Amino acid sequence: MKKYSKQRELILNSLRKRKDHPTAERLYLDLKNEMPELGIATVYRNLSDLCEEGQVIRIKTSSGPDRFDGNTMPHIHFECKKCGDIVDIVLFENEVKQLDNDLKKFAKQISAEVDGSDITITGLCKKCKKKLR
Amino acid sequence: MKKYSKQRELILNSLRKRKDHPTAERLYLDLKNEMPELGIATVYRNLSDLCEEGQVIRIKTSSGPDRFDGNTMPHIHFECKKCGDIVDIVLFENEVKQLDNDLKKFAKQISAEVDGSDITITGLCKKCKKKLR
DNA sequence: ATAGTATTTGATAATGATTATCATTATAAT
DNA sequence: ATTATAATGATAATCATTATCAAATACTAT
Repeated sequence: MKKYSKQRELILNSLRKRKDHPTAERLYLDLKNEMPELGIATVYRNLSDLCEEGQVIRIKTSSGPDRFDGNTMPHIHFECKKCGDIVDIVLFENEVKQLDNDLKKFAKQISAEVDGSDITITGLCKKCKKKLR
Repeated sequence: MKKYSKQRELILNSLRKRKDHPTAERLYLDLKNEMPELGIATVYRNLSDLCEEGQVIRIKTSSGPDRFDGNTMPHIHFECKKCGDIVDIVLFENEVKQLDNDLKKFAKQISAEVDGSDITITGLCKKCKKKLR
């Protein structure tokens, strides 16, 4: 049976508040200020659990450790190839619907049952675009 | 200056021929039959190089090591949550175009310059769907 | 072909991220 | 309050990948 823990609550709340996508270690370092007795294993453990429950999203990056996202609204990600930054792109309901429809249609090809998707756009973010000129 | 090596050629050709998406280790073990002197570092090294050149695609999986894909035609992936299998979903030209358009439109929100995308559909594959009943 | 050089290889050590272990502590049920 | 169960934190262990480096190989200019 699942038990409450203030560590898990802290991790989830903090992730919901922030709009970046920290690594487990980044989150650990930041939270250690609020709760000095926090251990890094606890952070990894709870992040994994929260991901399984669907309360947190694990983002695989092209290089470097996983990032975590407390935003569970339907959205997609942009990853900058230059600076590695990951940004949310929020979709309108009709966009989500259209995208879901398309993906389901594609999945018919292989007779699979779709239950989710993971879309990442790559390129240059606003900042890095400017720096290049 | 880039030099030819029979190891790299073997790796690339083998990846082009197979339609699965092997891990570096799987590929290494398989190729070791054809070329017993092959070293695993050579496989990792060449796979990374080929990915940078755009001749091979690195697929991040939700758990487990990276998979590699020699198919550079525009396509998306399906990952089965049950068995972990990854399958290609090939798109028609018009589907690719529509998808690209949509993604570019989304990216405008954050003023980013798009140069690629990575789409994975998750769910149950044909086989696992059957097993469940 | 030959010598010279630059790159690649294979073996293995090192690293980085994540998970496993386990004694202690906190939460929940009786 | 007692007991049972799950979570924690410290740290060891694991897994995938990258770095190192001497030896082998590919290319270039003679």
